[in-house]
Amino acid sequence: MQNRPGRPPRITISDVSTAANVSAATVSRVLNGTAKVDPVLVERVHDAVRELGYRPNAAAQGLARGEWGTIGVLVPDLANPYFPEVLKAVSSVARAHGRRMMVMESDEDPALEYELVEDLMRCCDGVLLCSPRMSRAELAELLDRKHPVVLVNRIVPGLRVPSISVDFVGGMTQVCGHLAQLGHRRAAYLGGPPASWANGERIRAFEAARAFGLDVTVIECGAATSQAGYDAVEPVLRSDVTAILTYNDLVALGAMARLRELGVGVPEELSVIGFDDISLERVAHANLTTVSVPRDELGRRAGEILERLLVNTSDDEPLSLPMTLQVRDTSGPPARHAEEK
Amino acid sequence: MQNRPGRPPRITISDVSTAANVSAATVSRVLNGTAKVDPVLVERVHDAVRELGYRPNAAAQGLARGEWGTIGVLVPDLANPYFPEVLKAVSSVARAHGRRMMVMESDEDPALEYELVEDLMRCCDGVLLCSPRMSRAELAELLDRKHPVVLVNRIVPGLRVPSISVDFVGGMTQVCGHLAQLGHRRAAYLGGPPASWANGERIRAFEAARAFGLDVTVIECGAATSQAGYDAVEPVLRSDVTAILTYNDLVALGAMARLRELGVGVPEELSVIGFDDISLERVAHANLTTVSVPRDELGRRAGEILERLLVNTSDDEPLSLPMTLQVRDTSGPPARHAEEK
DNA sequence: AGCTCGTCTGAAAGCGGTTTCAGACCAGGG
DNA sequence: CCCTGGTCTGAAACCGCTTTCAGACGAGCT
Repeated sequence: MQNRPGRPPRITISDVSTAANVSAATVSRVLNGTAKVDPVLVERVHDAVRELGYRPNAAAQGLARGEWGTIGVLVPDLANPYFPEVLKAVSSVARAHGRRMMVMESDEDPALEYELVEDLMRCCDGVLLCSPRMSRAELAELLDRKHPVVLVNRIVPGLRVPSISVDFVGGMTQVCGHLAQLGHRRAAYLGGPPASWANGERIRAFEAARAFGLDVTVIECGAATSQAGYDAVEPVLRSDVTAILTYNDLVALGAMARLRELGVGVPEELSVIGFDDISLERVAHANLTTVSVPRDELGRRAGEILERLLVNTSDDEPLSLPMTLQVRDTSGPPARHAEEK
Repeated sequence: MQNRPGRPPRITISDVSTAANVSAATVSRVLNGTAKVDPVLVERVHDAVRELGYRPNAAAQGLARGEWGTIGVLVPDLANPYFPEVLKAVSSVARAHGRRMMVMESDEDPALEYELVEDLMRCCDGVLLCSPRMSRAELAELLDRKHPVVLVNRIVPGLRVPSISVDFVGGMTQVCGHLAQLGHRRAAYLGGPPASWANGERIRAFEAARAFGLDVTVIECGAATSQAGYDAVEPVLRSDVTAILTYNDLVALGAMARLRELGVGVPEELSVIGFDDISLERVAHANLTTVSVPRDELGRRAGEILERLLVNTSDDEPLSLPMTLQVRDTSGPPARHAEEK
């Protein structure tokens, strides 16, 4: 940490203590308010700090305190609007507790996640894993390190970990119910990342959907992007489905774009239903029927759970947030010709 | 850093050195490859590391090395899709250079920015300021600390700082040219955050636009959100403009949503033009005419400039990236009745 | 054989803070 | 007046790692 040329000269606590003519211990006490100090000295310290422009070195503090004052967040994809909104809430909670936020992105690569988390654990007091794609075994291994971790949007049966997620099954069940009620009998589901737990949860809902007479065919389209939706939609048209469900709004929007190009009317000929309710769309032309996730609450609660974990080692029960069906313009009764079949 | 109950027992380098029966110095040398070590010892060290599950403490490394291995990024608003895309690129570049990324968000509050940056400087090797809203004076003060900083999307005349930005003036000039060519004579501009440099740049383009016969009225609508666009659009209709320019695509989409509600045809009755080209929209129903920003390149280049700044103290020249006009479905010739006036 | 030189290793000194610990000082009580 | 007890301060240990420095050792040369 030597003074490199062109770098700011490092002002240390001992510079301050010299200038204020007190010990470093006293400076520390004044700055942290950890003990009572003679007002005269307090004044001198503050003056010196101001004059020298002293800022405590975060690494040194972290080392001495045994706390980094930082939490880490892993997300699969920053380009997916879902995550920045969660990050926003997390960041705000973290800041309220005087912590910084480190962000890492795996770019949907499960293989990368492990080392990223490992790295986060080396420099953060606690880690938030958002929708981790990694295998159960890897996850178990990481959680076993006893480093504070909160799992977001992934539930691992058998592992007792503080976690919070969204009731995807419930959300998708509402979607299915909505379609069934409109009279749909056959639908296709454009899936998301195969490694995604959230994807599996959505699919689970389809079993129950049979009960109310809706048969959903799962179509893997690989990614959670609009491009994937765009590409996947055409083959679906050749089947006899009357509605398309999707992994998320992005996929749905991609599908809609392609349908428009193909001249397929939505919802007259085909209903399209999104998932997540990305706020952008509410106000855009694509007035998508979808189910909404309380992303802000999700991030906020996740941050709070982690914080609680960091101060006392209280073990929160896994939480699940409900989703809300938003019926808008892209869902309607099945097309005539389909009904006639 | 004592072993708190329920926390992972801290494995330190000296645990490893004991287990491997070598000195801590040797362990460090093996792990960092900073010096040649007897293969036998190397083997013993690796075994011990694996067995104990040792991970070097990042704070201690940072302190000893005088480098945190971290870069900081400040953004005004994570919910604005613009920034996560930049972050994505930055994060990737950072990682390629073995650094982590700390993210802070000011939530569009200029007053908060100063302390956030100060905090970033205490724990990051370098800082990326994305579209900082703070005053020139504050900015100058921070830059004066000689801490490596790269300015993104803000140019401060007179301050010599490595910076990269987008040629907003050029982009908006293209927009104006496009409209003028279509025959428009009067337009309204729905502005963004007043403190935003980028907003000022866009407005600068309107002076030149007079030259080709387009008169643009600036309307402050406060924020860069779709809601702001939604709210601002109605009064505009009472004026005689034939086109609406916007601070960004979000504002444009908000305006479009309101126009649709009001039954105003786009582009038949009114042209609407966005800014930024948020990729989501390309594929959504709102096929917005806009100008695109190379966000990925912006983030990547910014990260690289910072990295260069961190290794040698080379002073890059301020860079400016060009924008590209994307003519799509929301711009057209002015409405008949407007022409007749 | 004796010396020099080069290579590899370990001890120890930082890095910049926090916290313990013991001493100085002052007030109050016996 | 001396002793006790409580407060406030500074010296020093410590956090976990890197890096310098000096010493040990073996090889090569005279």
